[in-house]
Amino acid sequence: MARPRHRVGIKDVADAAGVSVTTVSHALNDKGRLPETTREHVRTVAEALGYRPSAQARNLVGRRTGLLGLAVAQPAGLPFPLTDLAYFVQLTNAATATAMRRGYAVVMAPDSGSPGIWAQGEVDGAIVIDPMVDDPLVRRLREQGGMPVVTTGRVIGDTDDAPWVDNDHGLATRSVLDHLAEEGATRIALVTSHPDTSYTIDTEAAYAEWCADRGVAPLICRADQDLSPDAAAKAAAMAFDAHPRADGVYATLDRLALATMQAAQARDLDVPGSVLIVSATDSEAARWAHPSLTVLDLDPEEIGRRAADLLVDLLGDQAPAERHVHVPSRIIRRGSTGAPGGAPPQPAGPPIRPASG
Amino acid sequence: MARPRHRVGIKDVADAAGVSVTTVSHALNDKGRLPETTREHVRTVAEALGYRPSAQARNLVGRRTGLLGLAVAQPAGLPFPLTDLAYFVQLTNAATATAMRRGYAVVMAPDSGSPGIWAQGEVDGAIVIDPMVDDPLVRRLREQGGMPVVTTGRVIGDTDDAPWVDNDHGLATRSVLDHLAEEGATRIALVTSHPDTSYTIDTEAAYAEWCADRGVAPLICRADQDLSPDAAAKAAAMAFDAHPRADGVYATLDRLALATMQAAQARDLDVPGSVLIVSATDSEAARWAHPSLTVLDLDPEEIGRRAADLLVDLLGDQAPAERHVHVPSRIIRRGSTGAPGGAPPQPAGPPIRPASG
DNA sequence: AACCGTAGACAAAGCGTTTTTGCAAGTCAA
DNA sequence: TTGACTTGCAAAAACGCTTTGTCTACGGTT
Repeated sequence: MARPRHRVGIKDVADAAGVSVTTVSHALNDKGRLPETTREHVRTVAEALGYRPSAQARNLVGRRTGLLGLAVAQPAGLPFPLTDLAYFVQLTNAATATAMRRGYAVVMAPDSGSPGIWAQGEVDGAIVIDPMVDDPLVRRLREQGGMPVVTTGRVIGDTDDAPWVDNDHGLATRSVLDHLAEEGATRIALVTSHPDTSYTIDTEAAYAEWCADRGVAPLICRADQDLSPDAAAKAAAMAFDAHPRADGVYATLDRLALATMQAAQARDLDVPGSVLIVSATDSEAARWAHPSLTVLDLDPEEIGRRAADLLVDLLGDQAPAERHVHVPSRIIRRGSTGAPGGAPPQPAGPPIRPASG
Repeated sequence: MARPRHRVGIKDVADAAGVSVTTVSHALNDKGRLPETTREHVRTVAEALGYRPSAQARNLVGRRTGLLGLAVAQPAGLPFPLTDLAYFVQLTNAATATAMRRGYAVVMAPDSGSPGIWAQGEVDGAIVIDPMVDDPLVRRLREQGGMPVVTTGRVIGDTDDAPWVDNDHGLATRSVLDHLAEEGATRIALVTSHPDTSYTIDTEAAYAEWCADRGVAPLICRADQDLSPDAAAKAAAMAFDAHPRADGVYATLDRLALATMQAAQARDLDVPGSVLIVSATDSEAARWAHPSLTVLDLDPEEIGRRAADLLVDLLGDQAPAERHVHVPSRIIRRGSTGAPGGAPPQPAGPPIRPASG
């Protein structure tokens, strides 16, 4: 067992197994024509030696890099767009773990404008989180970089076959609105940001439809682009200053929900007594709010896993089963819609499972 | 300019420049014996062709992977330890950009326990964020992985020459306490978590010393390990239920500061009227709190940059100038210590610059 | 008996770099 | 002049794998 200092390579395995390197390579990769006995023997020896193929060499010959880029679409000029970074980290970690299991490493790649790691051939593919309408980064990667790009959230304006992983925000929205109605809200407002991502667009559409179905007037309050506290406060104010004051609010971002809560409390409206509030995104701030915010759990880990799987499938030989993946979300009931306790240990609602995939 | 489909390689450059690949390699890497004219010529041609060396091939011969691992030390079993993920993302993005500029890619690598990407030779080095006392991950990486590891925050119990990047939390603590005192606080409590990272330890020590210097009794309130809202609330309560009630609180985590604020308000103590509060970490929740929290800006971007630089230096031939880097922090004054406005556009205090490094 | 097809294995040719070695031609001191 | 260095460059050998082509048996067909 006194292996020399250098990493055990394919040659060491070949020697130990009494075969050629070719045979080792074939055995380990299920290629070539070998009897099962030989394959098994090689596998055993390789295992015993703790052999790990060099990704460098493997990729060099395969003309790949083994790297997947991961970027957050940055609405130009805005501060950080993600509502809560737990979402981001969970998604990222899950994607990383999944990719690793399938032989790829994930590199974080801020879109610096300059080529950097996004240049031709630096990464094999990319995952872009929360792309905007006609997202320029996605377009650039696909056209100039010539690489497959999986988005989490759809790119509005893209062709139908563009691969994506997404929650079913239409379904989720209806489910949230039903929840609010069940808890007694009769005039439900939507507080949202500028509709420049698929999920805000889906949500607005589903909200409008839900209202139409019930013959009630929709009340959509949009915050300005910058999503500053001021802008959020202004949007929230609309809901309470409207002619028939809202007694339920669905906010598409935790910041907006928090602003709504502040606006309500500034008007001496009790939450959840007089106004129910739900946020479409969870966050630390949402949990610490007073009362804590009922939110949608978007299951970022599953999104990350599926996105990585989809991308790796796309890079492989055989096409993936489905280019579009819907990840179920669920409601987490907290104080802002009357759940007991300040910040209870997250009693989750039933999963909101889309009909298709 | 009608380059064929395949990436332009070193050979293409050599042909175009009328020299050998050796010369191209030497010219581009400042090696070998070449007159400046030749170097310049080769550089020009390479530039014109848009030549980018294959990291694969380069690393293959150099026995490197060109990858740096980045992990967050996870106190076993706890949920996500980072207070606000903006901190994490800023640090990560800065480290990634810096590493990229110096020829490395950064891969996020959750510590899954299994070897995974942390195995021998998968990454060239690692950055570990917020290591604990005697951090096992750091130890494992150094001993088994045999790779250089730079930590952000020190590993208590490590040898003196272990490389790290850190804020000077002693200095920062004194500065915060001075600020609280200036604003009128006379009995300042420290609300902190279990001292298992260098920054909590440094902060406690500096706090104790500051109190001793002034002949006042220290009041340290430690939350239980799990940092649940309950545990945080209990720790915060100590400050206000103590015999001489605190009129100033320095909390080492935004969660603790928020809990402290809730505890104060539950006791009808006005913030900042009767109690001043400062948090050692900034976060979205801190900005949205009511009043907004005065915090320490730890400059995570600079930390990320310096950590990446230090690690790459360590991997290079020449030793880095300094193995220990102190990054200046500064106080961001907000409502909880009497700054005007609910959530003003972050008027920053003067930088707290350590004497050394 | 000559022929063919095929299963099982291997040698060798890359993949795109860096690095080592070698070899002319030029420069300088003796 | 002549050897001893130096200078400017190139040929070739790695790096650790995958892939292609080839070679040997061997059983079954004509």
